[in-house]
Amino acid sequence: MNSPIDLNHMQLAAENASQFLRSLANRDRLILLCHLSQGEAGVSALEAQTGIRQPSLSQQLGILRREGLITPRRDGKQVFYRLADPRVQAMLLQLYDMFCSDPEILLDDHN
Amino acid sequence: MNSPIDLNHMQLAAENASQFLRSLANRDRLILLCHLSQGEAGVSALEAQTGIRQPSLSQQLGILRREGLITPRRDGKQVFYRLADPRVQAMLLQLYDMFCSDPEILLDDHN
DNA sequence: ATCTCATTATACATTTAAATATATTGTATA
DNA sequence: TATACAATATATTTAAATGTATAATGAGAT
Repeated sequence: MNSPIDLNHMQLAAENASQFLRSLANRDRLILLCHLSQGEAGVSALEAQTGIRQPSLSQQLGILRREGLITPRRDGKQVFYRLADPRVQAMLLQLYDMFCSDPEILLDDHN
Repeated sequence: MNSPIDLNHMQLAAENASQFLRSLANRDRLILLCHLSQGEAGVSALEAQTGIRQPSLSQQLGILRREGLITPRRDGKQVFYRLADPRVQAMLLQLYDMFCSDPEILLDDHN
């Protein structure tokens, strides 16, 4: 191990992983993904449930869509989204354990 | 559910989680954390192993330290770091499964 | 104590990317 | 065409990354 090949391999994996993490590393996108983890949802429903305003909502959905994390389905005027990458589910479960299950940890502000 | 309290609760959790993810969402920081997941390591060893140059390395270590993800130990001129947040281990394991185990997924570039 | 070197951290300037708000455009239905 | 719904464009602000220079800290020598 620690050959140049391994280093390159690791750097490539780290690059992919960090890009994936960046897609999730935003409050609004995380909230949207949480809602979608409950099943398919329409844009206007997401707008109502999250309070995120339409243009902003659509931008975040666009980011998630371009990253391949969600996928749209059109039905007339409406567009419905659902999760498209199983890694998202796994990550959301992990994050739920870490940040949502124990209320004390919500106050954990180390600044 | 879906009361204002739940929304606030979710927003707070999402804010905390997204901050945590942002700390990880960087190639170099991820590589450093991977090395540290194998055990304590000195700064100069990390520099040699990763190829990250000193000022940059120290800045990334500083970010991880201020976020509470790693903690330093001084021994003479040298400084050794180790993981300080169990959530990092859990996340690294997950990311390893997702991005390092199956070589095919490394080529998964959806652009 | 001061000088010097090795090691690590911080400051600063610059570039690049992400977030946010407002306005506009596209697409489908009536 | 008019209206509802969603996406994109644009401008602005804010944050992150990157590179270069400088400073702090500790150990050994003089």
